[in-house]
Amino acid sequence: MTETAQRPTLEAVAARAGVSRATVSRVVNGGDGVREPLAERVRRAVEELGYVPNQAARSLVTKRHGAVAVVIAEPETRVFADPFFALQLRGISKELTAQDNQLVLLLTEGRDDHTRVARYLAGGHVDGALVFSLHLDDPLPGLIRGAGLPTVFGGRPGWSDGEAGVAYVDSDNRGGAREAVRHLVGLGRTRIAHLTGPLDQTSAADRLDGYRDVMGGADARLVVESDFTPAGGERAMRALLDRCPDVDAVFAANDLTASGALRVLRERGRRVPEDVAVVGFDDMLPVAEATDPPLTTVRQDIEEMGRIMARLLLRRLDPRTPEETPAGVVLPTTLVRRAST
Amino acid sequence: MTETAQRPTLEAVAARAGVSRATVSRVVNGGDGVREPLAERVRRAVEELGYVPNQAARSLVTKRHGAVAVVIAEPETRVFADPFFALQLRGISKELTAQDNQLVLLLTEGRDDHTRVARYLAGGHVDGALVFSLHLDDPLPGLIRGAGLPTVFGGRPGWSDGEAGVAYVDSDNRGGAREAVRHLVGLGRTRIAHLTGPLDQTSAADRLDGYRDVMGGADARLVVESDFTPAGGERAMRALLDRCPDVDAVFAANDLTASGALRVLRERGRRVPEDVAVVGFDDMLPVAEATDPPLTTVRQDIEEMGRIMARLLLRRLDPRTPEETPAGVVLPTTLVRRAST
DNA sequence: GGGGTCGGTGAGAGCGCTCTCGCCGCCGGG
DNA sequence: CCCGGCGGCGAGAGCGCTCTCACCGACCCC
Repeated sequence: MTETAQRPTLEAVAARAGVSRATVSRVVNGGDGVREPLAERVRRAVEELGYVPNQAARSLVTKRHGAVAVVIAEPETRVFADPFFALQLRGISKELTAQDNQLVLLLTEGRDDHTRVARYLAGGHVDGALVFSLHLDDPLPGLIRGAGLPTVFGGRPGWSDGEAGVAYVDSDNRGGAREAVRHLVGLGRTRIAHLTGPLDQTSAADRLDGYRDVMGGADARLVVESDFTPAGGERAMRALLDRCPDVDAVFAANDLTASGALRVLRERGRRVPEDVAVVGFDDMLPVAEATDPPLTTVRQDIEEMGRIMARLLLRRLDPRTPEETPAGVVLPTTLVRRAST
Repeated sequence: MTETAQRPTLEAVAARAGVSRATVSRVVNGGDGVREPLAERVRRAVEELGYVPNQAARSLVTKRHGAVAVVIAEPETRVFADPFFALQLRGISKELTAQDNQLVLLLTEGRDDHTRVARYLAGGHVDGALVFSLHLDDPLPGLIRGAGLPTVFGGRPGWSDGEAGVAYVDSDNRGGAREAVRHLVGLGRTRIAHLTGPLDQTSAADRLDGYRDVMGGADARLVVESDFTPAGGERAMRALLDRCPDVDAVFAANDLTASGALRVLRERGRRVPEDVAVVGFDDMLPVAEATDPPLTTVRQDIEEMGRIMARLLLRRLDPRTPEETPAGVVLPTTLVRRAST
C-alpha cells in the first residue's frame, strides 16, 4: 500500500499563507469576509500544496456528510438487472455530483437484510436517502421512516395513499396505460387484452387501472395476470389465446412481457401487427428494439425520474428551504410507435 | 427535518456502564482484553442507548473509512444501461457489506469529468477503488494510478500488458470465444463468421483473438467489425450476407449484436439454426431469452466477477495481508445451448 | 513473604476541521 | 480630536473517537 505521503492539513496551508486556520477555512468554504489580497494568497497556498479538505473532520463538526444513500430493495437479481435502475442511478448521480454530494449505494440481500440497512440509515452516516422498494409488503419503508431520515421514494409507495408528506417520484403509469390502450382503440381494435405485472407492485396496479379506465368493464377474460418476465409473458399469452382466440390487440404491462407474448403469437401463427397489435411499456431499449417486430411501447423518462428524486431530496436537506410538505411528483409518459402496432 | 434527538456518544455509554470511554471502545471494536462481566455491562448499555459509532470521528483518527469507490467510466448511457454493471454491482455490494464496507458509486459524466473523479479519489475519502473503464484511450486509469489509491480494475485494462502489479478481474473472453467457435465447428459448420465488438475494448479484441485461435487465417471477409449494439449487429449482418452469402454460422461478439443479426437473417429468409447457426456472448438474460429463437451464448458469471474484485481489493487493504503482487484473475466462461444452434 | 510479571482498566492527548468570540484597526460622526 | 461602530482576522474550544501509556491489582516464583 502506497503510503500517501501525509496529506496537507488546514494548518499547513495556514502556515504557508501566513494566516490563521480560520481564515483558510473561510476561503475554502466560499470565502466571505476575507479581503482580496489575503484570499488570493490562501488560494495559491491551497493550490501549491494540493490541499483537499478532510471530509471526516468536517463532518465531525458540521454533522453533515455530503452523502446520500440510494437503497435498492430488490431481492430478485433478475429484476434488478434490468436497465431501469441503471438509468435511475445515472440521473441521480448527475444531480448529486452537481451539488457535490456522494452516492452511497445500498442493495438489500434477501429478507432479513432490511435491519442492516435500516440500522445504517439510522446511524447518521448519510444526510438522506432515496429508496426504491417495489413491493407492497416490504417492511423497509416503514423502518426507514422510523429512522427519521429525510427520504424520497422512487415509485409510488403502496401505503402512501392517505398520508401526506410522503415524498415520491413516479411515472404516470395510469396515464401511460390509458394512452397505450387508446392508441389500440384508435387503430380499430376491439378485443384488447392486458397482460398485467405482479399486482403487488403499484406500477403494475396503476397500469391495470389505466387499462380499465379506457376499456371499462369489458370482457374480464381479456385481463391475464403475469409477472414482468418474458417467460411469464409467454404463459399469459398462451392462456389468453386459449380463452379468447378472437383477441386482436395486447397491451403488455412491460416490454419483457411483450417480448414473451410476441414469441407465442408467432408460434401460433398470428401475424403482428396485422392479426394482433402489441404494445409494451417502459421502452427498455435493448429489449424493445430487439424484438421482432420492434415494439410499440410507452416510454418513461427514467433518468429524469432519478434526477428529480435527487433534486427533491437535496432541496429538503437544504436548511434554507422553507418547511413545506411535498407530495408526490408524477412524470408524463410518451407513446413510441414502432412496427408492432 | 426531524431533529435526530442527539445521538448517544461513547461517553454516554461509558457513563451508563460505569466504565471509561476506552473500555467501551474496546468492547465495540471486538472486545479483546475486557473481562466478561464488564463487557456484558457495556454491551447492555450500548443496546439500551441504541449507540451507533460515529464513523466520521472514527475515520478521523484511524484514517480508514470503511468505504470503497466504484468508478464506472462509461460515457454512453446506452451501454451503461445494460445489465452487466447491475450484476457486477450486486456482486461487489455483497462482498463489501459482508465485510462492513460501504460502496460509493462514482459515474463519470462526459469527457472532462475524469478530473473530478480523480480528485475525489486522491482526496482520501475512500480506502480503495474498483474501476470499470472499457476504452483503451481512457485517461482515467492513469489518473487513478497517479492518485496512489489501491485499485482493482474490472476487465483487463488495455495498457496493462507488460506491467506487473496491476490487479484486475476479467472473464476468459478469449477462451469463451474459442469455445463458441469450436461448438459451431462441432456442428459441422464451415463458413463461420464473426461480428466483432468495438475493437478499442479489450473484451472485444480478446473475443476476436479467440475466434482466430480456432479459425486461423480463414477467409478474412468473414470478420465484420461492429459495435455491441442491435443496430450495429443488423448493419454488420447485412454487410456479411452481401459479401459472403454462403455463410452458415455466426459468432456475434455479444448478445445484442446477435439479436440484430437474427433479425436480418429472418428478413433475408435464412432459417436459424437450419441455414445459419448463431452464437452470442454474455448470456444477458432479458435479451438472450427474448430473441427468437432463444440464443445459444457464452455465459460469464458477472456477479462473481464483482465479488472477486471486491475480495481482491479488501485483501489488499487489509494490513495483515502479506505484500504480494497480484496479477489479473481470469474467470472461466460456459457455453449455454439454446435454440439458435 | 517480597519482588517481578502481566493482563485489565482508566486518563489524556490528539486526529483536522468549524465556529464562536474577542481583538484590533479603520471609518464616520459629534 | 475623541469615541462608537463595524468589518476583518486570529485564538481557542470542542466535535466523538482511538490509542498510547501509566497504573493497579492478582498471581507466581523463589
